[in-house]
Amino acid sequence: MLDKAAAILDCYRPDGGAYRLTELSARTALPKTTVFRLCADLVRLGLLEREADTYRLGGKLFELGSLVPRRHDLREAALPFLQDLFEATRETVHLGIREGDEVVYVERIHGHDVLPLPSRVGGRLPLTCTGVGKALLAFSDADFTEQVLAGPLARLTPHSVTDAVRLRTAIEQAQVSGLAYEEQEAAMGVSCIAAPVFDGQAVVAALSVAVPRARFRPAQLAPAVRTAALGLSRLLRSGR
Amino acid sequence: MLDKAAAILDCYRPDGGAYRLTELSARTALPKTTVFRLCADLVRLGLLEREADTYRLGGKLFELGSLVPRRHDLREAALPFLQDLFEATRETVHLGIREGDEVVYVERIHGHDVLPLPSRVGGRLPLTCTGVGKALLAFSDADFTEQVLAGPLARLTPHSVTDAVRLRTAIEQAQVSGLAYEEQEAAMGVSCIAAPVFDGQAVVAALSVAVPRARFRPAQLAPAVRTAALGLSRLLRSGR
DNA sequence: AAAATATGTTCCGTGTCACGGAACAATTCT
DNA sequence: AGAATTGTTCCGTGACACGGAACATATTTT
Repeated sequence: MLDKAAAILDCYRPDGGAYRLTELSARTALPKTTVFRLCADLVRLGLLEREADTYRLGGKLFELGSLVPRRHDLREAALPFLQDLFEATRETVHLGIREGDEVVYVERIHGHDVLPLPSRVGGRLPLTCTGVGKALLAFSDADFTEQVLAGPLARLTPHSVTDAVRLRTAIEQAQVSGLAYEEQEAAMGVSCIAAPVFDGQAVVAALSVAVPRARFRPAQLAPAVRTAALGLSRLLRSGR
Repeated sequence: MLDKAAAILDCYRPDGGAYRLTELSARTALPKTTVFRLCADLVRLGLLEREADTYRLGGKLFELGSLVPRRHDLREAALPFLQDLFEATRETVHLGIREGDEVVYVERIHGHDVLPLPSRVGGRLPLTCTGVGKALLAFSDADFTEQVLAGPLARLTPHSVTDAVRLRTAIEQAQVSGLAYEEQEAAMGVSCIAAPVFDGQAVVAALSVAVPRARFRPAQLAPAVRTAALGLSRLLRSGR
């Protein structure tokens, strides 16, 4: 029964849609009656909200979601550095962590011009075709990195690197320079530079700046990204 | 059974703690066996995470939480204006909406110096002793406002206004000026100035700047707050 | 060292309550 | 008017959630 309830919640996608009863029934492959009863319960618990025959995700989920430990602590610690980075570059700034073989974006801040990126706070993307992902990958366990390189490589755009050899080279460069690059691999027309964040032991996150390809100046962005990542790493290592 | 699962999730508080099985059993007043089974299910669904006999909130909740419609849309639209406001003031900036008779904070950005505020993203506070809350209250239905004024007024600090007459005066001033003030009513030593955000129909949110009392200069903050709120209101009214 | 207390975990018989088909009500399409 | 689709109520059946009792393991007390 929990499974069924979770299946209902899992129907919802980033487009922020509100589904009708029949729609949920179809998507979950559950009988209409069952969905009806479960939705009523979920609404009662605040996990769903109802408005005239449509169900949306409920405010309680937002509240619970903002309590999730690793995410919340990290965001709180990182925010000032992300602000610095944004102020220095005035471009879209990301903070992400690794979860399985994907990136989960914990924060994303931007100004008035919004890039058409697939990244979203709370969203997941392949490690291999995002700046943040590559930075995480380059500084993870060697075993894990090899495992990812061995598997099939995802593709978000025609420029996504799906050749393991080329990707390995890129990762080695990142390991040497401490910076990971990504050019139109996640979204056409957007390039990205990223740096890993450490807590003293291992890499715990990475942050990046995404820039329209036309005005991508790595030489100017690199110091800012590096500075932010080092600053955050130092904070995580010492204080708290 | 959903109720019991929800009760488990509801145990978790902002302090980001991880609870043990026995602790959860005590907090929920459910038999240990039941909690054990439910937690196993919740872990399987990603709603909880387990690490050596302790359970934390799971990453899935973060992902679901960031999909909740009103919150997510509003945050996305507001972020650039919050950035502007932060850059102009370099103080802690809030964005909140009304939910029942409380504020829910949707976003909070700050620099390296963190104020000891009770506000948290995803957290709830009384409408009556926060800047954002007062701004929301001042521009809500008159009926609702009266209803809140009639009820008992919450108190977060010794300075929280618990006298309905004084609060009504403050609200009327906010209605005239379009700005709401709060001085040490949410946290000692912190003052706050807030402005409502409209979507063309009604008030949908409010944003505020919180400042250590020592350097609180309303005359300089007011234009920045007002500008940000108006800019966001204009965007919500027209575009999307 | 033994006993006591605490932890998480497995087992399993009982009974509840989730289940979903069928029928109903209220719209909306044709 | 009829057909189709919506959300909703009803209710008999049976699966499975329930939780007490017993167990395993670690930690503390005597």
